[in-house]
Amino acid sequence: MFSLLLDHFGPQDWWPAETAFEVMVGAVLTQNTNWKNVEKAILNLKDKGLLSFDALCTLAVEDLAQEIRPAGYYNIKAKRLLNLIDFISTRYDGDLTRFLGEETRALREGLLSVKGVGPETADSIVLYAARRPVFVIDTYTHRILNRHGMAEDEATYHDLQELFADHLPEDLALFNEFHALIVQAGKHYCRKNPLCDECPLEKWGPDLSRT
DNA sequence: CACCAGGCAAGTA
DNA sequence: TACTTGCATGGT
Repeated sequence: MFSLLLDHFGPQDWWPAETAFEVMVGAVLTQNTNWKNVEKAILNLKDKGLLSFDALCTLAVEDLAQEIRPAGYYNIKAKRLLNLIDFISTRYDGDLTRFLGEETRALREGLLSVKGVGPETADSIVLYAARRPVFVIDTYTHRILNRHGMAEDEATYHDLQELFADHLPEDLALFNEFHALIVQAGKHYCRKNPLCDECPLEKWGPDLSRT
């Protein structure tokens, strides 16, 4: 599946951000939201010089909310971003580098302890900001695997993550590119209509549901 | 007009 | 434990 997707779409060059901090912010802002809208929010922060740990530290939640409006759910996302900032401030004295340098397990658990950071957001930060080989699962991943008979409707986040961990080498570059390709491919899979001809792996690949 | 987007938490029974 | 609902803008 990886080869088929890579051959068709080419390298995705993820995560689209200049710094690890920007990855963290983007990971929260993109929750259930189109990336295009997140870009507008990120640009607002950049234009006003607010896209840094220290700047967000001293910013009121209402002010942050206004800047990130285009990303949707702006009130709750402003809180979530500040929850993350508070966590790093209190547990790591505001040292983002030290936080991201934590052992992978501790880093992930720490992120998950922050209110507003669930498994996908945590793993996105672990993979794309801290550059550790964990596989990020999202709704597209579930839908595509399910569509090809490789996962049940009821499969949990952990189930799906385990599936990739059990069948792929633990390789940072592979996990990085594969998840990005799944997101790209997933955009062609409609919610209804199983096996429509818009599904990339249906069209270009062998019938993976029989393998 | 309806539907969707790179989720998560809180409420209800 | 198992569903359901709120959060909200912008694109198709």
